[in-house]
Amino acid sequence: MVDTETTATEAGRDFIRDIVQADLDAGRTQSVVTRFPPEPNGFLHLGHAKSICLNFGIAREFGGTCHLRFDDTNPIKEEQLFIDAIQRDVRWLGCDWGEHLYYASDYFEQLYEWAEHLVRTGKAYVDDTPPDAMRTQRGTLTEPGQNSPFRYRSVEENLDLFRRMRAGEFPNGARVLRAKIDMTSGNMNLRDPVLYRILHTDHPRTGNAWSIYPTYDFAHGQSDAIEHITHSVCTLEFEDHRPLYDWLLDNLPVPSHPRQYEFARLNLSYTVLSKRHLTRLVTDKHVTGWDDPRMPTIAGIRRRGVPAAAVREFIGRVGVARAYSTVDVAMLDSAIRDTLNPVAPRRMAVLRPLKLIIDNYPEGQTEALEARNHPDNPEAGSRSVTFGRELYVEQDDFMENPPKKFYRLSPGKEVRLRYGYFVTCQEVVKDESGAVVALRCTYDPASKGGNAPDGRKVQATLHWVAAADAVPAEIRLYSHLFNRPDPGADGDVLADLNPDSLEVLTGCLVEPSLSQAPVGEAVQFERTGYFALDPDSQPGRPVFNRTVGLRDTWAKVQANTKG
RNA sequence: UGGGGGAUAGUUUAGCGGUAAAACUCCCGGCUCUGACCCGGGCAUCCUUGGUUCGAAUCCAGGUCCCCCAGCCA
Repeated sequence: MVDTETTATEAGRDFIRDIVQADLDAGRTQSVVTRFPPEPNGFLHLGHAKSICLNFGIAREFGGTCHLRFDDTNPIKEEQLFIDAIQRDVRWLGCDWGEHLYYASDYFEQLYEWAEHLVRTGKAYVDDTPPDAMRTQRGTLTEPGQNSPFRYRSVEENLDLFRRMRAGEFPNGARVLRAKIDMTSGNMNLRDPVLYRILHTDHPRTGNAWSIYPTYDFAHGQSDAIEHITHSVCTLEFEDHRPLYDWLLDNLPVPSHPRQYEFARLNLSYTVLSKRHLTRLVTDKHVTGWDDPRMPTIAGIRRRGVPAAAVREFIGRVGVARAYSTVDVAMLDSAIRDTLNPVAPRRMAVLRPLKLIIDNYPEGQTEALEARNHPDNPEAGSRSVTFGRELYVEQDDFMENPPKKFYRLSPGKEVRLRYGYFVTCQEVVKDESGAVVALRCTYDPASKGGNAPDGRKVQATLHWVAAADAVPAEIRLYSHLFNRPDPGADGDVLADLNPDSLEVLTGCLVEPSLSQAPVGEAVQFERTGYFALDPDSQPGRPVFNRTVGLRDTWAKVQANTKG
């Protein structure tokens, strides 16, 4: 595991933290309590990471606590599998809820009692109106709704009906419990919202104990109140629910009245951050699972090799505001590189091998060369790499007819083999079809270690592996899951899937030290990118995922000259 | 003439009446045993119109555009 510690980075300032600070200063809040409240109906993604970092971050920065609470009020979509995965992911992000693990279902009995309280005070009623008719009665965005004929039932009848709903006497959908607020309100959420529905479904935690379940609106605020949450932070789409959140707390004998604040959810270019769409990708097998490295899920990016610290760094850079926005995925890549660069060990791996033969190097001879594990950190130490007569370099590092700005190998050109010697390309070996199969070179024995005694320079330094001990590997290259920055903007998200988001390279050769790499921990393949061992690896047959590529100025130069 | 929100560089965010800041991207250049990292430099009529003011991204008034809400989902 990479760095699960919560770094003591400087707390970013935003409007929510300003509110918390002001509440603390004014004495309105004694001790801050926040919560992260996922519904266990899928895996966590980068959007949740923003909420997690915000809620746990605020608690940590202001000396408060943050609860993990599962909003498990809809058993139709929820599973234990997701409850487990969510805890694993939150922990991996470096967040600790301590003893404060809760479930909305812990409060089902209390919520039920409060529902009866509303009935007794004439503020809730049982409605037999079928869903279709209820929708009609609710009116439209511009027209007020009509009162349900069942709105005028007596308290006694409502109580009796509601108890029988709980007892399981009625089928799904037969009746609901509704709050009696205002069918003419401009806010649709106040047009007598449903508080309880009949659901004869087993719940992952309460089994078949209940045949009615509270809605989000009836569960969330009260759960916050029970836990004495001080600042209930959620995303902008719940803004319209705040009046209902407050109405319920004002009309119930709750132990506290938390305040809800909303921020803009995270959107990322070239991907989707909506559980609905991500679930679709998984169930329709457009990806291998929730942890497919192309997925924007926590499990996916972790498998890709992204350290938790990089996610936190990214979330910190993105900030928290109320303006709708879509963050450029390049910002994520940059945060990953910046996190990995100072710590990732350097290794050499050739993704698309091209044989290089050094004619003047003694046949059968090999020698050990010292290679630094990190260019800027001597404490990272060094390792030994084998040099020999036959090596492999990257196909991209050779061009028979190079353009002017091409610094790498070409006929007659001298370059440096990293940690090794200067070599000069003398001859290009081709097969019958004319394809380049090998390079015959000569080396300068005096340049051992990488520098020529006469001080002459080379334009390029190439990474390489020795034929004698290179280990074959599979390397998986990932690019954007979607081929446009705003998937689904034309209606169909799946139509925007990038068919080339996964490229599997099978003939790769990596230096032997890489066969002992720990799973999931990114190393830098010099000049190529950051890579992490995938759990699919077999003994002697490593599989690497590209976490993120290095910035590639040469690729840009090429692209620009072509264009 | 339903309700609720939002508009600052290509992208995110800061700025809270004193003359636009940071990160990312992009472009130019330097350095380099990774064309990486690093180091210079460049890139904004602050949605718009008018008003208040010595002074407005910030205050006021009108307009424009964008987002959310009509689940017995969350």
